Amino acid sequence: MQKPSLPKGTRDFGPVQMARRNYILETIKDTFKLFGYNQIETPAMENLRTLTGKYGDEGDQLLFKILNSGDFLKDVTMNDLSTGYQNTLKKVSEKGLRYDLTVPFARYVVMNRNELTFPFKRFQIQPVWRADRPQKGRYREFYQCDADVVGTDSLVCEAEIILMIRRVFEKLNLTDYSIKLNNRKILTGIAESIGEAGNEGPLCVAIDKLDKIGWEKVQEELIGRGFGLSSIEKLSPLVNLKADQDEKLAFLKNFLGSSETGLQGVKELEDAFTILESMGEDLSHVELDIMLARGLSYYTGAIFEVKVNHVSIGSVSGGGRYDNLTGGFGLPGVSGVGFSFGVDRLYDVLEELELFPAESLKSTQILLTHFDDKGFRYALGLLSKLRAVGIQAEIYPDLTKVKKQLEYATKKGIPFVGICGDQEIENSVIALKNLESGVQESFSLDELIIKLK
RNA sequence: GUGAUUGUAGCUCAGCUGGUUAGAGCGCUGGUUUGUGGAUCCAGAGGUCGCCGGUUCGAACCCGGUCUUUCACCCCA
Repeated sequence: MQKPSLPKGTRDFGPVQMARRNYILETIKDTFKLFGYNQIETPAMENLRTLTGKYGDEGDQLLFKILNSGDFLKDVTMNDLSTGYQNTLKKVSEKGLRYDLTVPFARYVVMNRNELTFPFKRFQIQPVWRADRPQKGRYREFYQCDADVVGTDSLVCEAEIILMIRRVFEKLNLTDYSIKLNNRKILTGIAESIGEAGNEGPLCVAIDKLDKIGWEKVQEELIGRGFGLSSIEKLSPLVNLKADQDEKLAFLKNFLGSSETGLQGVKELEDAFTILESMGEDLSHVELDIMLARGLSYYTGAIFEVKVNHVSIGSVSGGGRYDNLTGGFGLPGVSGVGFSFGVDRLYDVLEELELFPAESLKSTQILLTHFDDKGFRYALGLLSKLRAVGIQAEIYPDLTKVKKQLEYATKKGIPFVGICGDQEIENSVIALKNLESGVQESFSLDELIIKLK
Protein backbone atom coordinates (compact mmCIF):
# COMPACT_ATOMS: atom_id res chain seq x y z
CA MET A 1 0.00 0.00 0.00
CA GLN A 2 1.24 3.44 -0.87
CA LYS A 3 -0.19 6.80 -0.06
CA PRO A 4 -1.58 8.43 -3.19
CA SER A 5 -0.05 11.71 -4.27
CA LEU A 6 0.06 14.16 -7.15
CA PRO A 7 3.07 15.14 -9.21
CA LYS A 8 4.61 18.48 -8.35
CA GLY A 9 2.69 21.49 -9.62
CA THR A 10 -0.47 19.62 -10.62
CA ARG A 11 -3.93 19.78 -9.08
CA ASP A 12 -7.25 17.99 -8.91
CA PHE A 13 -10.35 20.05 -9.53
CA GLY A 14 -13.29 19.07 -7.33
CA PRO A 15 -16.96 19.72 -8.13
CA VAL A 16 -16.92 23.22 -6.64
CA GLN A 17 -13.77 24.21 -8.47
CA MET A 18 -15.02 22.76 -11.73
CA ALA A 19 -18.28 24.67 -11.46
CA ARG A 20 -16.30 27.85 -10.99
CA ARG A 21 -13.80 27.07 -13.69
CA ASN A 22 -16.60 26.35 -16.12
CA TYR A 23 -18.17 29.67 -15.25
CA ILE A 24 -14.96 31.38 -16.37
CA LEU A 25 -14.40 29.13 -19.37
CA GLU A 26 -17.95 29.53 -20.65
CA THR A 27 -17.64 33.29 -20.46
CA ILE A 28 -14.43 33.23 -22.46
CA LYS A 29 -15.74 30.72 -25.02
CA ASP A 30 -18.88 32.69 -25.46
CA THR A 31 -16.90 35.82 -26.19
CA PHE A 32 -14.56 34.15 -28.66
CA LYS A 33 -17.54 32.75 -30.54
CA LEU A 34 -19.29 36.10 -30.56
CA PHE A 35 -16.31 37.57 -32.39
CA GLY A 36 -16.23 34.81 -34.98
CA TYR A 37 -13.52 32.52 -33.71
CA ASN A 38 -13.83 28.75 -34.21
CA GLN A 39 -12.56 26.19 -31.75
CA ILE A 40 -9.85 23.66 -32.51
CA GLU A 41 -7.92 21.18 -30.39
CA THR A 42 -4.49 19.69 -30.89
CA PRO A 43 -2.85 16.69 -29.19
CA ALA A 44 -1.33 16.96 -25.74
CA MET A 45 1.94 15.71 -27.19
CA GLU A 46 3.84 16.97 -30.18
CA ASN A 47 6.97 15.75 -31.85
CA LEU A 48 9.88 17.19 -29.95
CA ARG A 49 11.21 18.68 -33.19
CA THR A 50 8.06 20.77 -33.41
CA LEU A 51 8.60 22.20 -29.95
CA THR A 52 12.33 22.65 -29.48
CA GLY A 53 13.94 25.88 -30.49
CA LYS A 54 10.68 27.82 -30.40
CA TYR A 55 10.89 29.15 -26.87
CA GLY A 56 14.59 29.87 -26.52
CA ASP A 57 17.06 27.90 -24.44
CA GLU A 58 15.11 28.56 -21.26
CA GLY A 59 11.96 27.23 -22.87
CA ASP A 60 13.64 24.07 -24.12
CA GLN A 61 14.68 23.36 -20.56
CA LEU A 62 11.08 23.66 -19.43
CA LEU A 63 9.68 21.20 -21.96
CA PHE A 64 8.37 17.92 -20.60
CA LYS A 65 9.88 15.18 -22.72
CA ILE A 66 8.22 11.83 -23.18
CA LEU A 67 10.37 8.74 -23.01
CA ASN A 68 10.10 6.53 -26.09
CA SER A 69 8.14 3.36 -25.53
CA GLY A 70 9.80 -0.01 -25.46
CA ASP A 71 13.53 -0.26 -25.03
CA PHE A 72 14.26 3.43 -25.18
CA LEU A 73 17.94 2.82 -24.54
CA LYS A 74 18.53 0.58 -27.52
CA ASP A 75 20.25 3.19 -29.70
CA VAL A 76 22.19 4.90 -26.95
CA THR A 77 25.94 4.41 -27.01
CA MET A 78 28.50 4.95 -24.28
CA ASN A 79 29.77 7.84 -26.35
CA ASP A 80 26.35 9.52 -26.20
CA LEU A 81 26.27 9.19 -22.45
CA SER A 82 29.69 10.68 -21.98
CA THR A 83 29.13 13.69 -24.26
CA GLY A 84 26.32 15.40 -22.37
CA TYR A 85 22.62 14.74 -22.18
CA GLN A 86 21.76 16.28 -25.56
CA ASN A 87 22.94 13.35 -27.64
CA THR A 88 21.20 10.84 -25.42
CA LEU A 89 18.01 12.87 -25.27
CA LYS A 90 17.59 12.79 -29.05
CA LYS A 91 17.65 9.01 -28.96
CA VAL A 92 15.46 8.33 -25.95
CA SER A 93 12.71 10.92 -26.51
CA GLU A 94 10.92 11.91 -29.68
CA LYS A 95 7.82 13.49 -28.19
CA GLY A 96 7.06 16.20 -25.69
CA LEU A 97 4.05 17.76 -23.99
CA ARG A 98 2.91 21.02 -25.49
CA TYR A 99 4.37 24.10 -23.84
CA ASP A 100 1.80 26.57 -25.16
CA LEU A 101 -0.99 26.63 -27.71
CA THR A 102 0.61 28.99 -30.20
CA VAL A 103 3.30 26.70 -31.58
CA PRO A 104 0.91 23.74 -32.05
CA PHE A 105 -1.42 26.20 -33.75
CA ALA A 106 1.35 27.31 -36.10
CA ARG A 107 2.03 23.66 -36.90
CA TYR A 108 -1.67 23.15 -37.53
CA VAL A 109 -1.90 26.14 -39.86
CA VAL A 110 1.04 24.95 -41.91
CA MET A 111 -0.27 21.39 -42.17
CA ASN A 112 -3.72 22.58 -43.17
CA ARG A 113 -2.85 25.65 -45.20
CA ASN A 114 -4.72 24.40 -48.25
CA GLU A 115 -7.95 23.67 -46.43
CA LEU A 116 -8.09 26.77 -44.27
CA THR A 117 -9.86 29.94 -45.29
CA PHE A 118 -7.82 33.00 -44.44
CA PRO A 119 -8.01 35.10 -42.42
CA PHE A 120 -8.33 32.16 -40.08
CA LYS A 121 -9.72 32.87 -36.63
CA ARG A 122 -9.38 30.08 -34.14
CA PHE A 123 -9.63 29.67 -30.40
CA GLN A 124 -8.24 26.85 -28.34
CA ILE A 125 -8.73 26.00 -24.68
CA GLN A 126 -6.45 23.23 -23.49
CA PRO A 127 -3.92 22.47 -20.80
CA VAL A 128 -0.23 23.08 -21.36
CA TRP A 129 2.73 21.77 -19.38
CA ARG A 130 5.91 23.40 -18.21
CA ALA A 131 8.62 21.83 -16.07
CA ASP A 132 8.90 25.06 -14.13
CA ARG A 133 9.32 25.24 -10.41
CA PRO A 134 5.83 25.84 -9.04
CA GLN A 135 4.85 28.94 -7.09
CA LYS A 136 1.65 30.74 -6.35
CA GLY A 137 -0.31 31.19 -9.57
CA ARG A 138 2.29 29.08 -11.30
CA TYR A 139 1.72 25.44 -12.06
CA ARG A 140 3.27 22.70 -14.13
CA GLU A 141 -0.07 21.93 -15.71
CA PHE A 142 -2.35 24.83 -16.48
CA TYR A 143 -4.92 25.91 -19.01
CA GLN A 144 -4.52 28.50 -21.70
CA CYS A 145 -7.38 30.05 -23.62
CA ASP A 146 -5.92 31.32 -26.85
CA ALA A 147 -7.58 33.24 -29.63
CA ASP A 148 -5.53 34.06 -32.71
CA VAL A 149 -6.23 35.31 -36.19
CA VAL A 150 -3.71 34.61 -38.91
CA GLY A 151 -3.46 35.77 -42.48
CA THR A 152 -4.21 39.44 -42.05
CA ASP A 153 -2.31 42.54 -40.99
CA SER A 154 -5.45 44.48 -40.25
CA LEU A 155 -5.44 46.40 -37.02
CA VAL A 156 -9.11 45.60 -36.67
CA CYS A 157 -7.84 42.40 -35.05
CA GLU A 158 -5.95 44.33 -32.40
CA ALA A 159 -9.00 46.49 -31.73
CA GLU A 160 -11.21 43.44 -31.42
CA ILE A 161 -8.85 41.80 -28.96
CA ILE A 162 -9.29 44.80 -26.70
CA LEU A 163 -13.05 44.47 -27.06
CA MET A 164 -12.97 40.76 -26.25
CA ILE A 165 -10.89 41.34 -23.15
CA ARG A 166 -13.29 44.05 -22.02
CA ARG A 167 -16.31 41.82 -22.60
CA VAL A 168 -14.89 38.91 -20.65
CA PHE A 169 -13.93 41.12 -17.74
CA GLU A 170 -17.31 42.82 -17.73
CA LYS A 171 -19.10 39.46 -17.70
CA LEU A 172 -16.93 38.32 -14.81
CA ASN A 173 -17.74 41.52 -12.92
CA LEU A 174 -14.13 42.59 -12.90
CA THR A 175 -13.99 46.36 -13.05
CA ASP A 176 -10.61 47.41 -11.72
CA TYR A 177 -8.10 46.29 -14.32
CA SER A 178 -5.91 47.72 -17.04
CA ILE A 179 -5.15 46.55 -20.54
CA LYS A 180 -1.59 47.61 -21.07
CA LEU A 181 -0.68 48.18 -24.64
CA ASN A 182 2.56 48.76 -26.47
CA ASN A 183 4.15 47.97 -29.79
CA ARG A 184 7.32 46.04 -30.35
CA LYS A 185 8.27 48.45 -33.12
CA ILE A 186 8.24 51.30 -30.63
CA LEU A 187 10.69 49.37 -28.49
CA THR A 188 12.87 48.78 -31.53
CA GLY A 189 12.63 52.48 -32.27
CA ILE A 190 13.61 53.37 -28.73
CA ALA A 191 16.66 51.17 -28.99
CA GLU A 192 17.60 52.94 -32.20
CA SER A 193 16.99 56.40 -30.76
CA ILE A 194 19.18 55.85 -27.74
CA GLY A 195 21.97 54.54 -29.90
CA GLU A 196 21.54 50.87 -29.11
CA ALA A 197 20.05 49.72 -32.41
CA GLY A 198 19.47 45.98 -32.50
CA ASN A 199 19.71 45.63 -28.75
CA GLU A 200 15.99 45.81 -28.07
CA GLY A 201 16.06 42.21 -26.87
CA PRO A 202 18.13 42.80 -23.74
CA LEU A 203 16.54 46.23 -23.42
CA CYS A 204 13.10 44.64 -23.19
CA VAL A 205 14.14 42.05 -20.66
CA ALA A 206 15.49 44.76 -18.37
CA ILE A 207 12.72 47.28 -18.94
CA ASP A 208 10.06 44.69 -18.32
CA LYS A 209 11.09 44.59 -14.68
CA LEU A 210 10.54 48.30 -14.15
CA ASP A 211 7.32 47.79 -12.21
CA LYS A 212 8.89 45.21 -10.00
CA ILE A 213 12.38 46.45 -9.21
CA GLY A 214 12.31 50.15 -10.09
CA TRP A 215 14.34 52.36 -12.36
CA GLU A 216 17.51 52.26 -10.26
CA LYS A 217 17.85 48.51 -10.49
CA VAL A 218 16.88 48.49 -14.15
CA GLN A 219 19.75 50.87 -14.83
CA GLU A 220 22.12 48.53 -13.04
CA GLU A 221 20.84 45.65 -15.10
CA LEU A 222 21.24 47.62 -18.31
CA ILE A 223 24.82 48.43 -17.44
CA GLY A 224 25.31 44.75 -16.69
CA ARG A 225 23.98 43.97 -20.13
CA GLY A 226 26.50 46.25 -21.74
CA PHE A 227 24.45 49.39 -22.33
CA GLY A 228 26.37 52.66 -22.38
CA LEU A 229 25.72 55.32 -19.76
CA SER A 230 24.72 57.86 -22.40
CA SER A 231 22.14 55.44 -23.80
CA ILE A 232 20.66 54.95 -20.37
CA GLU A 233 20.56 58.67 -19.84
CA LYS A 234 18.64 59.13 -23.08
CA LEU A 235 16.17 56.52 -21.89
CA SER A 236 15.52 58.32 -18.64
CA PRO A 237 12.94 60.95 -19.79
CA LEU A 238 10.89 58.14 -21.31
CA VAL A 239 10.93 56.06 -18.18
CA ASN A 240 9.92 58.93 -15.97
CA LEU A 241 7.28 60.18 -18.37
CA LYS A 242 4.04 61.07 -16.67
CA ALA A 243 1.46 61.97 -19.24
CA ASP A 244 -1.91 61.06 -20.66
CA GLN A 245 -2.39 59.00 -23.78
CA ASP A 246 -2.19 61.82 -26.31
CA GLU A 247 0.78 63.43 -24.66
CA LYS A 248 2.58 60.11 -24.58
CA LEU A 249 2.00 59.59 -28.28
CA ALA A 250 3.17 63.11 -29.06
CA PHE A 251 6.23 62.66 -26.91
CA LEU A 252 7.03 59.37 -28.62
CA LYS A 253 6.79 60.82 -32.10
CA ASN A 254 9.31 63.44 -31.14
CA PHE A 255 11.54 60.98 -29.30
CA LEU A 256 11.50 58.48 -32.15
CA GLY A 257 11.89 61.16 -34.79
CA SER A 258 14.73 59.44 -36.60
CA SER A 259 13.45 55.91 -36.37
CA GLU A 260 11.12 54.83 -39.14
CA THR A 261 10.27 51.58 -37.41
CA GLY A 262 9.44 53.35 -34.20
CA LEU A 263 7.12 55.80 -35.92
CA GLN A 264 5.43 52.92 -37.70
CA GLY A 265 4.73 51.42 -34.29
CA VAL A 266 3.15 54.63 -33.08
CA LYS A 267 1.02 54.79 -36.20
CA GLU A 268 -0.21 51.25 -35.66
CA LEU A 269 -1.34 52.15 -32.19
CA GLU A 270 -3.13 55.25 -33.41
CA ASP A 271 -4.81 53.30 -36.20
CA ALA A 272 -6.08 50.71 -33.76
CA PHE A 273 -7.48 53.50 -31.59
CA THR A 274 -9.16 55.05 -34.61
CA ILE A 275 -10.78 51.74 -35.45
CA LEU A 276 -12.16 51.49 -31.93
CA GLU A 277 -13.60 54.95 -32.34
CA SER A 278 -15.29 53.99 -35.61
CA MET A 279 -16.89 51.08 -33.80
CA GLY A 280 -18.34 53.49 -31.31
CA GLU A 281 -16.01 52.30 -28.60
CA ASP A 282 -13.82 54.26 -26.25
CA LEU A 283 -10.44 53.58 -24.73
CA SER A 284 -11.59 52.73 -21.23
CA HIS A 285 -9.20 50.42 -19.39
CA VAL A 286 -6.69 50.80 -22.20
CA GLU A 287 -3.39 52.17 -21.13
CA LEU A 288 -0.45 52.88 -23.37
CA ASP A 289 2.55 51.55 -21.49
CA ILE A 290 5.75 52.45 -23.30
CA MET A 291 7.71 50.28 -20.92
CA LEU A 292 5.68 47.13 -21.52
CA ALA A 293 7.85 44.44 -23.05
CA ARG A 294 6.69 40.88 -23.18
CA GLY A 295 9.24 38.15 -22.99
CA LEU A 296 8.31 36.09 -25.99
CA SER A 297 10.69 36.72 -28.81
CA TYR A 298 8.29 36.27 -31.68
CA TYR A 299 6.17 39.37 -31.16
CA THR A 300 6.77 42.00 -33.82
CA GLY A 301 3.88 44.45 -33.53
CA ALA A 302 1.31 45.20 -30.88
CA ILE A 303 1.77 43.67 -27.45
CA PHE A 304 -0.86 43.43 -24.72
CA GLU A 305 -0.91 42.51 -21.12
CA VAL A 306 -3.83 42.64 -18.72
CA LYS A 307 -3.44 43.13 -15.03
CA VAL A 308 -6.17 43.18 -12.43
CA ASN A 309 -5.38 45.98 -10.00
CA HIS A 310 -4.91 45.48 -6.27
CA VAL A 311 -4.60 41.70 -6.30
CA SER A 312 -1.61 39.50 -5.60
CA ILE A 313 -1.70 37.72 -8.95
CA GLY A 314 0.42 38.72 -11.93
CA SER A 315 -0.93 39.29 -15.42
CA VAL A 316 -4.03 37.29 -16.33
CA SER A 317 -3.96 37.78 -20.05
CA GLY A 318 -1.51 38.76 -22.71
CA GLY A 319 -0.63 38.52 -26.34
CA GLY A 320 0.58 40.33 -29.39
CA ARG A 321 1.23 40.36 -33.10
CA TYR A 322 3.81 38.19 -34.77
CA ASP A 323 4.88 38.57 -38.37
CA ASN A 324 6.32 35.18 -38.92
CA LEU A 325 4.51 32.61 -36.84
CA THR A 326 4.84 29.76 -39.29
CA GLY A 327 8.25 30.60 -40.70
CA GLY A 328 9.87 27.93 -38.57
CA PHE A 329 7.68 25.35 -40.29
CA GLY A 330 8.56 26.46 -43.79
CA LEU A 331 5.63 28.77 -44.46
CA PRO A 332 6.89 32.34 -44.38
CA GLY A 333 4.83 35.49 -44.52
CA VAL A 334 1.89 34.42 -42.37
CA SER A 335 1.20 37.23 -39.97
CA GLY A 336 -1.10 36.92 -37.04
CA VAL A 337 -2.15 38.38 -33.79
CA GLY A 338 -3.41 36.58 -30.75
CA PHE A 339 -3.80 36.59 -27.04
CA SER A 340 -4.49 34.27 -24.19
CA PHE A 341 -6.40 34.21 -20.93
CA GLY A 342 -4.87 32.42 -17.98
CA VAL A 343 -7.87 30.67 -16.46
CA ASP A 344 -6.01 29.46 -13.43
CA ARG A 345 -4.98 32.97 -12.57
CA LEU A 346 -8.40 34.41 -13.33
CA TYR A 347 -9.73 31.81 -10.90
CA ASP A 348 -7.36 32.99 -8.20
CA VAL A 349 -8.27 36.62 -8.87
CA LEU A 350 -12.02 35.98 -8.73
CA GLU A 351 -11.55 34.02 -5.55
CA GLU A 352 -9.46 36.74 -3.96
CA LEU A 353 -12.09 39.33 -4.86
CA GLU A 354 -14.97 37.00 -3.97
CA LEU A 355 -16.58 37.48 -7.33
CA PHE A 356 -17.87 33.98 -7.98
CA PRO A 357 -21.65 34.14 -8.17
CA ALA A 358 -23.49 31.69 -5.93
CA GLU A 359 -25.51 30.48 -8.91
CA SER A 360 -22.40 29.08 -10.50
CA LEU A 361 -22.47 26.33 -7.87
CA LYS A 362 -26.05 25.23 -8.25
CA SER A 363 -26.53 21.79 -9.65
CA THR A 364 -29.41 19.64 -8.38
CA GLN A 365 -32.58 21.58 -7.65
CA ILE A 366 -34.54 18.94 -5.81
CA LEU A 367 -33.83 15.69 -4.01
CA LEU A 368 -36.70 13.22 -3.68
CA THR A 369 -36.75 11.52 -0.31
CA HIS A 370 -38.74 8.56 0.95
CA PHE A 371 -39.45 6.47 4.04
CA ASP A 372 -40.00 3.03 2.61
CA ASP A 373 -40.17 1.01 -0.56
CA LYS A 374 -43.62 2.30 -1.42
CA GLY A 375 -42.53 5.92 -1.26
CA PHE A 376 -39.33 5.09 -3.11
CA ARG A 377 -41.30 3.77 -6.08
CA TYR A 378 -43.66 6.75 -5.98
CA ALA A 379 -40.60 9.04 -6.05
CA LEU A 380 -39.04 7.15 -8.96
CA GLY A 381 -42.11 7.91 -11.04
CA LEU A 382 -41.97 11.60 -10.18
CA LEU A 383 -38.25 11.76 -10.84
CA SER A 384 -38.59 11.02 -14.54
CA LYS A 385 -41.40 13.52 -14.90
CA LEU A 386 -39.32 16.27 -13.30
CA ARG A 387 -36.34 15.50 -15.50
CA ALA A 388 -38.56 15.39 -18.57
CA VAL A 389 -39.35 19.07 -18.10
CA GLY A 390 -35.71 19.92 -17.50
CA ILE A 391 -35.62 20.16 -13.73
CA GLN A 392 -32.35 18.89 -12.31
CA ALA A 393 -33.59 16.24 -9.92
CA GLU A 394 -32.24 13.24 -8.11
CA ILE A 395 -33.50 10.60 -5.73
CA TYR A 396 -31.71 9.28 -2.69
CA PRO A 397 -30.81 5.85 -4.01
CA ASP A 398 -30.91 3.87 -0.75
CA LEU A 399 -33.71 3.14 1.65
CA THR A 400 -32.59 4.91 4.77
CA LYS A 401 -33.61 7.38 7.41
CA VAL A 402 -34.94 10.72 6.25
CA LYS A 403 -32.37 12.41 8.45
CA LYS A 404 -29.61 11.00 6.34
CA GLN A 405 -31.31 12.01 3.12
CA LEU A 406 -31.77 15.58 4.32
CA GLU A 407 -28.17 15.79 5.40
CA TYR A 408 -27.13 14.64 1.96
CA ALA A 409 -29.19 17.41 0.37
CA THR A 410 -27.84 20.04 2.75
CA LYS A 411 -24.25 19.10 2.16
CA LYS A 412 -24.65 19.02 -1.57
CA GLY A 413 -26.32 22.44 -1.53
CA ILE A 414 -29.59 21.16 -2.98
CA PRO A 415 -32.18 23.86 -2.21
CA PHE A 416 -35.32 21.68 -2.10
CA VAL A 417 -36.33 18.21 -1.03
CA GLY A 418 -39.53 16.50 -2.14
CA ILE A 419 -40.77 14.18 0.55
CA CYS A 420 -42.68 11.15 -0.65
CA GLY A 421 -44.45 9.31 2.16
CA ASP A 422 -47.81 7.61 2.69
CA GLN A 423 -49.66 10.90 3.26
CA GLU A 424 -48.34 12.31 -0.01
CA ILE A 425 -49.12 9.17 -1.99
CA GLU A 426 -52.66 9.15 -0.62
CA ASN A 427 -53.26 12.76 -1.74
CA SER A 428 -51.19 12.55 -4.93
CA VAL A 429 -48.93 15.38 -3.81
CA ILE A 430 -45.31 15.99 -2.88
CA ALA A 431 -44.27 17.71 0.32
CA LEU A 432 -41.81 20.36 -0.86
CA LYS A 433 -39.40 21.50 1.81
CA ASN A 434 -37.20 24.52 1.34
CA LEU A 435 -34.03 23.55 3.12
CA GLU A 436 -32.83 27.07 3.64
CA SER A 437 -36.01 28.44 5.23
CA GLY A 438 -37.34 25.15 6.57
CA VAL A 439 -40.79 25.94 5.14
CA GLN A 440 -42.70 22.90 3.94
CA GLU A 441 -45.80 22.82 1.74
CA SER A 442 -47.59 20.18 -0.31
CA PHE A 443 -48.04 20.56 -4.07
CA SER A 444 -49.37 18.53 -6.94
CA LEU A 445 -46.81 17.56 -9.57
CA ASP A 446 -47.95 20.35 -11.91
CA GLU A 447 -47.73 22.95 -9.16
CA LEU A 448 -44.32 21.63 -8.18
CA ILE A 449 -43.02 21.99 -11.72
CA ILE A 450 -44.22 25.60 -11.92
CA LYS A 451 -42.67 26.29 -8.55
CA LEU A 452 -39.27 24.92 -9.54
CA LYS A 453 -39.03 26.09 -13.11
C1' G B 1 18.38 25.48 -13.03
C1' U B 2 20.22 28.52 -7.97
C1' G B 3 19.07 29.57 -2.72
C1' A B 4 15.66 29.02 1.21
C1' U B 5 11.13 26.76 3.36
C1' U B 6 7.20 23.08 4.62
C1' G B 7 5.24 17.97 5.81
C1' U B 8 1.94 14.97 12.68
C1' A B 9 -5.97 12.21 12.17
C1' G B 10 -10.35 13.89 6.46
C1' C B 11 -9.14 19.60 7.63
C1' U B 12 -6.49 23.46 10.79
C1' C B 13 -2.73 22.83 14.06
C1' A B 14 -0.26 21.45 19.40
C1' G B 15 3.60 18.04 20.82
C1' C B 16 9.25 20.83 26.16
C1' U B 17 17.01 20.01 25.47
C1' G B 18 15.42 12.61 22.05
C1' G B 19 12.22 9.03 27.08
C1' U B 20 6.69 4.70 28.19
C1' U B 21 -0.05 3.73 25.37
C1' A B 22 1.25 10.95 19.97
C1' G B 23 -3.03 15.25 21.56
C1' A B 24 -6.90 19.45 20.61
C1' G B 25 -10.68 21.90 17.72
C1' C B 26 -13.58 21.14 13.51
C1' G B 27 -15.31 17.18 10.49
C1' C B 28 -16.88 11.88 10.31
C1' U B 29 -20.01 7.43 12.33
C1' G B 30 -23.82 6.03 15.82
C1' G B 31 -27.30 7.53 19.63
C1' U B 32 -30.37 11.47 21.97
C1' U B 33 -35.32 11.81 17.84
C1' U B 34 -39.92 4.80 14.85
C1' G B 35 -42.37 11.15 9.06
C1' U B 36 -37.90 15.72 8.72
C1' G B 37 -31.40 18.38 8.11
C1' G B 38 -28.45 22.66 10.61
C1' A B 39 -28.63 23.17 17.53
C1' U B 40 -27.43 20.58 22.44
C1' C B 41 -25.57 16.50 24.97
C1' C B 42 -23.39 11.38 24.95
C1' A B 43 -20.47 7.58 22.78
C1' G B 44 -17.17 5.84 18.97
C1' A B 45 -13.93 5.26 14.78
C1' G B 46 -9.70 7.30 12.54
C1' G B 47 -2.34 8.31 12.68
C1' U B 48 3.49 3.07 9.11
C1' C B 49 4.34 11.29 12.67
C1' G B 50 5.65 12.34 3.87
C1' C B 51 9.02 8.19 2.25
C1' C B 52 13.91 5.51 2.58
C1' G B 53 18.20 4.96 5.30
C1' G B 54 21.60 6.32 9.49
C1' U B 55 22.99 7.75 14.76
C1' U B 56 21.08 5.98 19.66
C1' C B 57 19.48 1.50 24.94
C1' G B 58 15.43 4.54 22.90
C1' A B 59 13.63 9.05 17.24
C1' A B 60 7.59 12.76 15.49
C1' C B 61 12.12 15.33 17.51
C1' C B 62 19.16 14.55 15.66
C1' C B 63 21.88 13.40 10.64
C1' G B 64 21.81 12.06 5.16
C1' G B 65 18.96 11.22 0.85
C1' U B 66 14.31 11.56 -1.67
C1' C B 67 9.30 13.30 -2.66
C1' U B 68 5.94 17.32 -1.65
C1' U B 69 4.47 22.64 -0.18
C1' U B 70 5.49 27.69 -0.08
C1' C B 71 8.90 31.78 -1.29
C1' A B 72 12.90 34.72 -3.73
C1' C B 73 15.91 34.54 -8.27
C1' C B 74 15.53 32.87 -13.58
C1' C B 75 11.57 32.88 -16.64
C1' C B 76 6.49 33.17 -17.30
C1' A B 77 0.18 32.44 -17.60
